[in-house]
Amino acid sequence: MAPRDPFRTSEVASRRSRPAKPPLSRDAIVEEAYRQVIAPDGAGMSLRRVALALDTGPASLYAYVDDLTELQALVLDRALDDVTVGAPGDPWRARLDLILGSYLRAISASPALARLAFGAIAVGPNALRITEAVLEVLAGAGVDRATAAWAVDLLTMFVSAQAAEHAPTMHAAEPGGHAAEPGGPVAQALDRASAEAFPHVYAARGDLLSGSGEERFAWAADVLIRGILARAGQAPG
Amino acid sequence: MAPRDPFRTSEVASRRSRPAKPPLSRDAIVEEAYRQVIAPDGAGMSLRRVALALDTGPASLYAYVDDLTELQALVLDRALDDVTVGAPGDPWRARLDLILGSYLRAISASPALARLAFGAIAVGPNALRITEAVLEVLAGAGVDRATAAWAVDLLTMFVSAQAAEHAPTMHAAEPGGHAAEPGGPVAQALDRASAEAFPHVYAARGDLLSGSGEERFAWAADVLIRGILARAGQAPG
DNA sequence: TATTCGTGACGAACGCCGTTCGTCAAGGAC
DNA sequence: GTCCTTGACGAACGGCGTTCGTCACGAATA
Repeated sequence: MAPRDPFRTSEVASRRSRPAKPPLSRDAIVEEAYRQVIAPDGAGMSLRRVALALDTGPASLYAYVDDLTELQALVLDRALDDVTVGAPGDPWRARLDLILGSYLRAISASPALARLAFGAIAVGPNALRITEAVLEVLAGAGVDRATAAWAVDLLTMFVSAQAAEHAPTMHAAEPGGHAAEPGGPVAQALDRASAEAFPHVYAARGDLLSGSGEERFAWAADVLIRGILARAGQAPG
Repeated sequence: MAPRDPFRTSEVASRRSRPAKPPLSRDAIVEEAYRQVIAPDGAGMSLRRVALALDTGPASLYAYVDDLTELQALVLDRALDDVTVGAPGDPWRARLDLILGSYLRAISASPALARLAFGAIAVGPNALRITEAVLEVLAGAGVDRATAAWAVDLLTMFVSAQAAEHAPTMHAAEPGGHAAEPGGPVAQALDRASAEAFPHVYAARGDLLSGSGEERFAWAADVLIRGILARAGQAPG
């Protein structure tokens, strides 16, 4: 910053052009970081830009947050505010679909958030709330406790992986959107599979790319749930 | 670099202390990057360090590789060299376990590789080889083609997610190893769940952390396969 | 043979990033 | 009124991916 002219007394009276900047606080930091991570420009969040938006320097954040990792965990739990867990009376399968669907929607709000959700481990209060609900649902479906416990892990991993998988790793918002679209790199790779060398791939090349994201998510969730029910009763491990 | 003394003629005769540095090439770049990504120091790979190891500057790599992303894709396929796909005569379930297991082992060679494998989309020749084998196995198990096509995606996503999930996002190799161990942040979070507010979590707190990585992987793979078989015959979507 | 030209190599720089250190001023304690 | 704690923060460090402009070298041309 350029040295301030000591004679410009007006600058001394009010050092900030912005009115009444809120004092730094953990909540303000998390809120701004969350704002950035879901911003449609796809830039994601960064400590420096959070500090800049809060009208301070990067070093100041370290009074409220240990680490980038901790901030990410806080932001993730903030994002999980939007997850709906239904009510105990709901039919179990519909309730599970509701939970998983709203979970997917919450962390798919932006590619940056999806990547963050996969990388961070969800241990905040919202994660607890969701885990409780899923355990309750599975118990209602007749799944034994040990199987249900492992199933929660599998289901949440599945949802965050699904969200992160299709999130481009770059800042480049490609015209086509996903990478699995016709003309994309996957389609190109499939074209390289000759009928002689890779007969099964060749035969299935249409199916490998078919379906929308929602269809495939619903299909995969159904596969998981059927598998879990099939294992219910047999203690895992 | 400091300006070279024009009188030290010996330096002119041989500019490099290292003998016969191999000429830059795509293969040499990929090989060095792979070496870095599986290095036990956990530093992962970077364009700059690859260039440094090859005794050149970062800019020189761009003659052989478009992008960091492209290099990552090449490294990933290089890593998949080690995946075993078995033979058509093998019993289908054992063969599938073999493929998934060796896939998991290949990309779990280091946390950095695991993260890379999840982020990059596998479209190289090895990915094709693996896809072909899995499709073959599922066909042998009586799964229809459309279901099998979607199942391949689900299975590979599951394996790379499993590998990446437990790979710390940091360069910090924590003493305890995984984050889900007793005393880790997950265990701490579970301790915060009171029996009144979160009865199911409280009751299942032991099961949520039980089992080794291998046990849970085997269990989850079994869940997936059962689910896929349950959907076989019903066209997906 | 002498000259031109295309091209691969690469030093230097740009603009990001997370993190640390040392300073400094404001406010409470005495 | 003075001391001391502590939050704020400017500056810097080392690392990252990527780009640009230059330059030397070998092949093609005259």
